Amino acid sequence: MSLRLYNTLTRQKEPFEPLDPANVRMYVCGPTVYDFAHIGNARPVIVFDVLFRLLRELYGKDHVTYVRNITDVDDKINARAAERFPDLAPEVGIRKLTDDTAAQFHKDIASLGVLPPTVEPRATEHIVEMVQMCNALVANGHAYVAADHVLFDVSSMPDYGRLSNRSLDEMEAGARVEVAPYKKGPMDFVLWKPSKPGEPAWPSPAGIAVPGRPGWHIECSAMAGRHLGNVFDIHGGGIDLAFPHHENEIAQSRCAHGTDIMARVWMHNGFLQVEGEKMSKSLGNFITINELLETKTFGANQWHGRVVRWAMLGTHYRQPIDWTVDRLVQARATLFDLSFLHGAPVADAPHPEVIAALSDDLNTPSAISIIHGLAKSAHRNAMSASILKATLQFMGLYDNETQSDLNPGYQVRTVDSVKVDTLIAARLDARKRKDFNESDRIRDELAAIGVTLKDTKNKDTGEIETTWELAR
RNA sequence: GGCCACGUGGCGGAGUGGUGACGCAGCGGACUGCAAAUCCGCGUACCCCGGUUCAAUUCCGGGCGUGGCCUCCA
Repeated sequence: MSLRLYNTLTRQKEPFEPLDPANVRMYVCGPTVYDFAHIGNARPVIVFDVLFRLLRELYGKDHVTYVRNITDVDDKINARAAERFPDLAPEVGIRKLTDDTAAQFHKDIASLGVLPPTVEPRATEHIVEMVQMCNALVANGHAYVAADHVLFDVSSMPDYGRLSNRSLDEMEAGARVEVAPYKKGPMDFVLWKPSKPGEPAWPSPAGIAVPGRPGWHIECSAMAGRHLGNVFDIHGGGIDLAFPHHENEIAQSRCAHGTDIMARVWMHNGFLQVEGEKMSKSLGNFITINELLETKTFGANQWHGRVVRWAMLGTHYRQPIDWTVDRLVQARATLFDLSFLHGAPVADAPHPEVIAALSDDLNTPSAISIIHGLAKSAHRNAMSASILKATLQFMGLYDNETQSDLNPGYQVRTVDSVKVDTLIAARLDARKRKDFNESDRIRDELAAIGVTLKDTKNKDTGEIETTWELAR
C-alpha cells in the first residue's frame, strides 16, 4: 500500500516518495514556550504524531527522523519573563520560564499519547547555525544589512510566495502594515535584529558591531538544516503558519543552501474553533491542554488525554474542527465501549485496513470507522480483539485504560469499591432467594452513586456473575 | 480590500459523476425476573441559484454563511 499525502505546494494529494527510505525526515514547528499550550497547539502535535507513527510502521522504526523544535527566543518570552520574574536577571528569568514551560508542554502532550520526536532542538542551541545562515545570505546577495538588522530581500527570489500562492504584488497591495524605513522592499523580513539592553543577545553576523538576536523564522530553517539536511521530506505545521512563517523559512533555506526546494511535502493542519467561535482570551473561551486534563473548566468535566486525542482524530486533519463539549462526551463514550479490551492480549501488528486508511492522507475518521467494525467482531472473537487492541495502541488511542481512568473527574467523587462489592454480594444473594424487590433496590442504590451493574452468566459454571462500571 | 479554506441527516463525520461509509443519540425486536452489556432491524442528508452531463451532493460559475492568512496566533 502506498502513502499519499496532500502537499500544500501543489494543492493536491501526491504519492509520497522519500528521498531516502532508510531515513525519512520530517520537521514540524513546535511551540514557543512562554505559556501553557492551548488546545489549538495540540492539534499539530497529535496529527503529526500519527504521521510519525505511520511512517515508522511503513519504513521501520529506525528509519524515520522526526524533528519538532522548541522556540525559546522570542519577544513574548522576554516580556513574560520580565513580568513573572522581575527580580531575576533577564537571562535567568528567561531560562526559567522556557524550561518550566517546556516541561509543562512535555507533560501535557505525553498525556495525549504523543511519542517523543527523534530530536527536539531548542532555538538557543542553534544560534551559530542561524548566524552562519545570515552570513551566507548576505554573501550571496539574498540579504542585506540595514540599521544593524539583517533583512531578507524578497525581490531576490523569483518564486517567493509560491507556498501560500500569493504574488509580491498582491501582498504589497493588500499590506496594511507600516513599513520599517530601513527596509528596501516592504515585504522584506528580519533575519537578525539588534538587542536592546536586557534582551538576550549574541554576537551578530555580517559584521554588525552590536549584539543581536534572531528574527522569527530563521530558527526553524537553522534547526531543520542542522538535523535534517538542506532538503528533506516533510515539513508540517498549522495552516496559519503557511504565511509568513513557512514562506520565509523556504526563502531563507533555499537561498542559503542554493536548493530548489526545502522540503518536498508541506503539510498544514486546519484551524480549531471553540463552540463555534474563534478561540481567544477576550472571548473567554481560551482553553489550555492542561485545563482540559486537570481541571473542570471545560464542560464542567475533567477529560482524559485519550479522550482528547480521540476527539481530535475524529476529524480529518485538514478540516476545520469545532472543539465542543459534546464531541468530548462522544469520544469518551466510545472509549468507554472499548474498555472491554482491558487486560486482553495484543496482536503484533495493527489492522492493515487502518494502515491503508491512514496512508490516504491520514484519513483518521476512516480509520476510526474501521476500528468500529473491528470492535463489533472483537466482542465475539479474541483474535479480532487482539488486533483491535494493537490497532488502537498503534494510533495512540488506547493503553489499557479502565473506565474509571477515562473519567478522571468522576472518579474523585466515587465510590468505595469495597462497599460496592458488598452490595453486589448482597444483591446476588437476594436474587438467589428470588427477592427481586431487594435486588432491584440495591441496584437502584448503586445507580444513585453512579454505578451500573452488568450480570453475566459464567459459561463454565452457569453461575451469575456481576461486574460494574461507572455510569456514563 | 487581496488571497485561501470550509458548508453532508437530531449531533459528529468520511466519501463519491449513477444502488444512503461509520459513530453517537432515537425507535422497534432478541436476550434478561427487571436491567446493563451484546446482537438484529429501522433514516427519501449532502447551503442557495444557474451551467455542463443521460445522470451532480460530487465538476464549473455566481451568491449566501462560517473561518483562516495578509498583524512573530498551531
